[in-house]
Amino acid sequence: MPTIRDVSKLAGVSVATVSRVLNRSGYVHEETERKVLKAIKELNYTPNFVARSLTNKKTGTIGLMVPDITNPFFPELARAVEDVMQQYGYTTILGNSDENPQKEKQYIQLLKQKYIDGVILASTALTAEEVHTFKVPVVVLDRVVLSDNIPMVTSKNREGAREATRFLLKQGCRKIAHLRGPVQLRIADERCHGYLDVVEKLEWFHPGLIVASNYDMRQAMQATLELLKKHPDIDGIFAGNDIIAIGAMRAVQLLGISIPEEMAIIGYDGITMGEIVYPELTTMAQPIYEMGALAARMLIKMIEKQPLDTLYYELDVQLIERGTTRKG
Amino acid sequence: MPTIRDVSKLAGVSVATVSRVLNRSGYVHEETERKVLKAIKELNYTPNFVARSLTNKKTGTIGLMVPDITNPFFPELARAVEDVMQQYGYTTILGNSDENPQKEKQYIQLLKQKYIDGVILASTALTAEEVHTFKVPVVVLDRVVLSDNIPMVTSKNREGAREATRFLLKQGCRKIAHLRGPVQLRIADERCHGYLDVVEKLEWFHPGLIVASNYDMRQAMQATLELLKKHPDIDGIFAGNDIIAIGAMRAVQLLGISIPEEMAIIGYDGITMGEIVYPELTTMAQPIYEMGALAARMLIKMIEKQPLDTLYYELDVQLIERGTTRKG
DNA sequence: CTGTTAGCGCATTCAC
DNA sequence: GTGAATGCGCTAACAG
Repeated sequence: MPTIRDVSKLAGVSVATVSRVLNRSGYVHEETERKVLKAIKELNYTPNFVARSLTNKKTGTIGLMVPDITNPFFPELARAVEDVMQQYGYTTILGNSDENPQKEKQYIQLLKQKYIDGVILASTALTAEEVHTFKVPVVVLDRVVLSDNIPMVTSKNREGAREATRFLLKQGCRKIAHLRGPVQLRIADERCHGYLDVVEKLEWFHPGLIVASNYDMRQAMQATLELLKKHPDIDGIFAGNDIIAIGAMRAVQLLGISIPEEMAIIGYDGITMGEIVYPELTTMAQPIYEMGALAARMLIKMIEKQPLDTLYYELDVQLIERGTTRKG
Repeated sequence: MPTIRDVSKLAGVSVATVSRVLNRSGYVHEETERKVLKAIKELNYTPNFVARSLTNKKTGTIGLMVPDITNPFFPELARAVEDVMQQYGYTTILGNSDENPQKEKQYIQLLKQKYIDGVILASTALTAEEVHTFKVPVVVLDRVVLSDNIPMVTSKNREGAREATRFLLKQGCRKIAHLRGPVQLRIADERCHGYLDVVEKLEWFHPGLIVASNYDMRQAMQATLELLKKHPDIDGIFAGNDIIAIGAMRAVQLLGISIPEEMAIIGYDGITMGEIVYPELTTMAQPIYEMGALAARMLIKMIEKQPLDTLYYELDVQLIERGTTRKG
């Protein structure tokens, strides 16, 4: 691999000049520039980013932490982040945290040693203090602890949950359960609150209609089975996300209950899998790609010290009516 | 961030000594080591990988190129690669190529400038020469051009395809179509050959029973619709992968044909989505995670100049009988 | 406009 | 055993 020095020799100029044309910094005579460019092409020179990073303190690399890329919500998110990053000349390192704060912190420590320029956290619940100790630009995505001064993009979880629940009501459901996500997750809480906002004061409501499950199909299926055993008269389920909803569908079908005639189900997220199941899943769709892209753009702005319009984006969700609910 | 120099001062030794204890290279008095370690802890020092990389010419970072992380086959692969890499202290950069050789080459060029240690290509069809010009350790995964001297891991595509087709035959299918993957893809060719091996000489066979589709559900659905219009007597479909199989299922169900009674369908890959559809998809499963993990381990060996047992791994596939085929 | 020089943080000879 | 000095490849003053 040729170095800047090789180029400077071949072009008969100093390394500084070569550096100048490389970075378009400072003036350089047109003729000189041509010589340099020629030498560069001749040697097939390409600058060494590592050396550059050592002075710059910037690597053009960011980290993306997800709980598990295998969870269908995250590939689309990752895709969005990577697309934007690539577009701006950044490169993105992928990390799976398994919702393990310890693992996550270690990972970020490692990334810092590598002079990462910033991190997008789409993962577990680190506290605001912990995030601040990173001393690296961070954008927090979706499922993370709230804090006033950490940039974040999320969607209108509570509002969306209300809308989803109301929709079930409008469909004629007379007893709606909520299969919520893991207890310590903020977004799961918010969605649960949204559900409560709508049903809390209805006569049939009672706390036993709320059951927590991990974002795991099998587990959701189990939870649903137990729930329906206790409350056979449930005729509507608002699931904390699409995976849970699909698990619930499975359980319901297993029991020979017909969807949507005897049981309406609505999910949350809008992942592709919802279009794969039969009937297709009605869901409150988050703009997953946009959320990822937005987070990426925010991070880039922070890295490049541009001002942020807002620290906190809360995107709209959208009801997608499909087969698991009756026609309105 | 403290530097090695800060540590050396605090410990009252030279940077060389600190470097020695850091890398366990060369002798250093026990007492001295203690002092250094103490200083390191006191300052909370952690070595700067960028600086280290500049001398080492190693970054502890590898690239993983996939066509599209959004395609359900790749998250599991990516997960495997990342798991192993993390385990060995490497960090992995994710890139989506969109099957675009141009984009892929540019990406790899970029990664080289960043002193990437190696690359896992789970992507498009670069030629062996192109891969060689990278001058970086490369392991090629699954869907790539064959070459004698490029390490590769794949599965027994042809054999698996044969087995799948035979299975359909054994089920009593009397006219089996093959919805193959894109024409330029080697794995699609291999699977197609496997199919041909079994049916070519049967009286009912005829080339019109082979139709190509992208690995895209909608497109596969369209293709299936057209295919069945021309050949309504098809009663078995061997799909080039699970996505195609699911698309085919959709088409078949749309036509009111019952699965598996009137039409048996078998996919290939063993992605999770196959368990989500109804009926659940019978498929020839590849050991996706193992393939990724194996590729990762191979790459690490190459990077660390350890000898490779074999350049070419061809893993076994496994028939998973589920609902889209009749009970044997 | 262009060249010289001094780091960036660390590993590595080569002396002592 | 340990330290001083050199270089990895590049950028950024600072002089001309």
